[in-house]
Amino acid sequence: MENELSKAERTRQFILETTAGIFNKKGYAGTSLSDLTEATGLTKGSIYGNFKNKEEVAAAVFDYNLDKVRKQVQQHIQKATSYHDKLMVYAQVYHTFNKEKSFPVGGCPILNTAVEADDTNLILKERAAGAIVRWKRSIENLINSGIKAGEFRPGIDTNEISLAMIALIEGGIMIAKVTGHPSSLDTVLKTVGELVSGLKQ
Amino acid sequence: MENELSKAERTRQFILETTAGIFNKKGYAGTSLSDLTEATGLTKGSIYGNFKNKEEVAAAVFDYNLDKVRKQVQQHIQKATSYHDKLMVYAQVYHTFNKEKSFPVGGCPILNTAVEADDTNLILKERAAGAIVRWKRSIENLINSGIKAGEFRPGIDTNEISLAMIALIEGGIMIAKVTGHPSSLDTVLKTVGELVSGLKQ
DNA sequence: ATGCAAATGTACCAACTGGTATTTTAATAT
DNA sequence: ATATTAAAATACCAGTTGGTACATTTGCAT
Repeated sequence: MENELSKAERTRQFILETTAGIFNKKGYAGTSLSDLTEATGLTKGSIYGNFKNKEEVAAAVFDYNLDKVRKQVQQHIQKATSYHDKLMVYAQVYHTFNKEKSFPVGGCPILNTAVEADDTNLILKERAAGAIVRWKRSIENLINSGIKAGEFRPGIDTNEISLAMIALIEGGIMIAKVTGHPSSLDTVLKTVGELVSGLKQ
Repeated sequence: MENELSKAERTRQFILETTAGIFNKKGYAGTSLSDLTEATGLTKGSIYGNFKNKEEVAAAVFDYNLDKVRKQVQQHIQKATSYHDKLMVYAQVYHTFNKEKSFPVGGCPILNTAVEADDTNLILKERAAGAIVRWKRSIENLINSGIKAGEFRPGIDTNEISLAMIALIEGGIMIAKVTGHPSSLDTVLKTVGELVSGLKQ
């Protein structure tokens, strides 16, 4: 075996890529094994050879989708030079969330998974909760770094700002998707931008 | 027959009351007919005698849950005298959203239905979308009335403010539920309050 | 009290659900 | 080239799904 991916690893990846949009659109309960076999062209035997059960596929798909948006966001943040511009990324990247192919089909996986799983599936719920906690922490770190660098005024309620940013983005995505008005997300992101601007000295 | 509810009407109402929390927690796809028969103690024959199919029960349950929060909010808004205080209701009523029995079990039905149905069920999707559009309009009306009354400064972007308020509330509910931290919603609602305070002359 | 209609229960349906034991096929190290 | 192992397909399972036709019971106006 070379240092390439094993056959199993490639199949596992193929299953995730192929079913990522299905789970994110139809949800865990709404996605059946036959959805997975139809989409992949594989059989149940193959899928259950690579995953313990449907729940494990869903969990791995969540990680896959989350990584997709995380990488996208992180890439833009790294390019930005000031902390202001880094935080402003959150008011910009989601603009194109329905156009870009780099964003998961079906919208934000955190939102979708959190809302479906919060009362029904502990494993998926905790994955979504973890994603939010880490997201919040990374925003707070940016704000705190910006304060130390003298970019932002001191005395900022980082807890409040970070939660507001996340709530606005997720709520905005929900509104835009269900009403079919992408511009509503743009408008909400404007508020996010103003929140970030308000941090300046 | 007196002017009371007919037997069918009472059964219909009983089904809605009894299954409202189930649909709101488990979602449309996650709720089975046997969930409904078990919870109500009725049989499929009885349920299908009052509703065309599972989708119609879910749609009626959505209306039922939505009406529950709408009445609650509207009641507080009517009590408030100034437009500022009326808008401030949105920063207050949801505080108790997980404690009060007057709020639907399972969280905000708009959020739950919007996120599940946006890619899967047109009927439920449009119901959730309609709820958001009407909610937004009622916030805009309050702001415009406040401007005319001289309470708020002119030149307010009512579109932006109303969308931001809704996004904050829904996003805040999602965060609080999935992380298990009700205080996160309180914090987000603080931002809603600041948004409303910023409207003053 | 009784007859009729409305409401509910019973019994059934085919299709599908998630999951597994076993066989067949494909990859790969030698 | 071949033996061995890994991966995928097949065939099956019992339980459940949403839905319906029909029988039974209930409410109710007379």
